[in-house]
Amino acid sequence: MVTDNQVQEKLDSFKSNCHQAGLKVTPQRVAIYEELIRTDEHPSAEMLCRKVRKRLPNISLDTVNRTLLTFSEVGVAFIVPGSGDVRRFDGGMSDHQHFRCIKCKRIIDFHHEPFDAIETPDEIAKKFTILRKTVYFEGICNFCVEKQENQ
Amino acid sequence: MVTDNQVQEKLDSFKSNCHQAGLKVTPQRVAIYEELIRTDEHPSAEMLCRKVRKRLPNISLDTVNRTLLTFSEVGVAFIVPGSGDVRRFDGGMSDHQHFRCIKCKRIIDFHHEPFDAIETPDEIAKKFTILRKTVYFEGICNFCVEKQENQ
DNA sequence: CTCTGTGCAAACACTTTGCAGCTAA
DNA sequence: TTAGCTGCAAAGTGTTTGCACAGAG
Repeated sequence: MVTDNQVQEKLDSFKSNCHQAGLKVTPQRVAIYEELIRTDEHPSAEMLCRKVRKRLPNISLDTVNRTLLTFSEVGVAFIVPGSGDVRRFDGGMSDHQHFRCIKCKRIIDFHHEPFDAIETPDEIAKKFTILRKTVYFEGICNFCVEKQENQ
Repeated sequence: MVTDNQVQEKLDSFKSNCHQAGLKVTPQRVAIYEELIRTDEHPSAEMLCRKVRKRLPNISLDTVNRTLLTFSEVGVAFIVPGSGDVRRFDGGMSDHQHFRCIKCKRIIDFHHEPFDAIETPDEIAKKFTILRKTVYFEGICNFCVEKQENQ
């Protein structure tokens, strides 16, 4: 779970990130960011929009969409590597990895400590500024395996 | 590069995979599969459709789309983990990892041997049948960093 | 012969764009 | 004050669905 302290801390660094990137700190952006880091599902723009509307009832889906895209461009939030469905975002609050079932398409989070600290190969570090490293597994989940066997 | 021998081999196992999964081996499916494993870009359905049409001029984009989705459901092909743009596929011919630039959105392949053999944590192996393991990096590419500095 | 696969066209859903008014700095 | 942001509506784009015919098993 995310504590209020953590949120406050993140929010502060978010604001300075915005300044650095030349982005204005608007109530919408703050609200979107806060909702994003308070949840640990990986919400789509629409899911997040619903949450944010509790605070800012008039915010439009487009704003949420655009804002999230902007966030991901300056490295404030991330797009969850997915498989071409709706885009899902995450605020990078917790290290974890994703498993995707190719049958039911569910994304299941898991956490395997060693994967948190994958080192960046030198050849890569030389060429790119790495902001995020993820491990992504794919396969068939327990539930779908059973379904298969029952056929 | 992929040799004809490799293709032939893959094609054979493809056919038996199809039988196992109860899929018919149609000329379209064979053509789509072959084009998929012969390329090392990660084609979208449309890109692949263009290639396949050189052989089967009347194939429809829908068929390519549906076929690729079917392939990915039986583990014959894979959807490249991406960020919510067009879906891209790959035939799993070569081990490699992806780097995505959050600015220009280019996907850049790289290959770092140790990442090919990431071990599956026990807790995961117990619950899921893993078909594929990928490492995914995100950040800013050399080109975009320069652009930023010039501003 | 049967049942799955294919092609076509229409329906969808999510995204993106353009613009006028608004607001943080 | 003014550059950047927001909200709305319309346009795009890729994806999905339904159906009749064709073809693999």
